[in-house]
Amino acid sequence: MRDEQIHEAIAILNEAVKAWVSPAVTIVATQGHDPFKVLVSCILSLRTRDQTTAEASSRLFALADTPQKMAHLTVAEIEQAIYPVGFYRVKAEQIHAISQSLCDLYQGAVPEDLETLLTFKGVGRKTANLVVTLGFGKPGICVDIHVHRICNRWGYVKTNTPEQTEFALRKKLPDQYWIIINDLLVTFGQNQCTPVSPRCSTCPLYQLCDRVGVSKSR
DNA sequence: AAAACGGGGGC
DNA sequence: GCCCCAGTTTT
Repeated sequence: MRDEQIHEAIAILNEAVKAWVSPAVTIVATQGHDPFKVLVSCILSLRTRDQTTAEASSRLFALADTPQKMAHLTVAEIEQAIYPVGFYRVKAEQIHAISQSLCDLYQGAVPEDLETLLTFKGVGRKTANLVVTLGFGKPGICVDIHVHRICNRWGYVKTNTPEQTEFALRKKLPDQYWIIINDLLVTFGQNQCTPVSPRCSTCPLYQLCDRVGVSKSR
């Protein structure tokens, strides 16, 4: 895909996602934009399906929906609430530790800047950028495995890691798409441009896509 | 029964 | 760079 074709690709994607029910970022649809909830839900979502994440978030936030309340729960209580999300033990410890840090060091508020967010254990670039964009409505590029895979399949970027994709997109992608790119591509990635056997024969972006590294498709 | 799965930390 | 973390869904 050539650089100037990104506008056309995004326009096609905007139409295509209307056909799919599940919102890409279930977090916001079910839990709202509160930065603390976005942060916690995003941690819960790692290697875990949307619906499982949403249900676990609801159970946890019923017990504690602020850093103050969360810090007063025990790790065991958090574990019990979030089971069966993947890696529930590590996640429970991370959520507890982050909540305590927020109370002790940041007056119980979630920091708004990327660099501070990245200092927390359990918060990497994907999570931090999601908090910045969804939680605070500020520009950011949240690159998960779908964004990384699809941008490389298109041939729009040529990178080896999601972090490299984030930096490449930050340079190339027009500002107006920064916040929506994750939402669009996650939905597209779940329904059409799947990791294994993508549905190329029915893809609305077939002509724009280089299909880099696609061996099997349907 | 395998493979696949919406990252991140520790080393 | 490599290995670990876990339960669920898809093939």
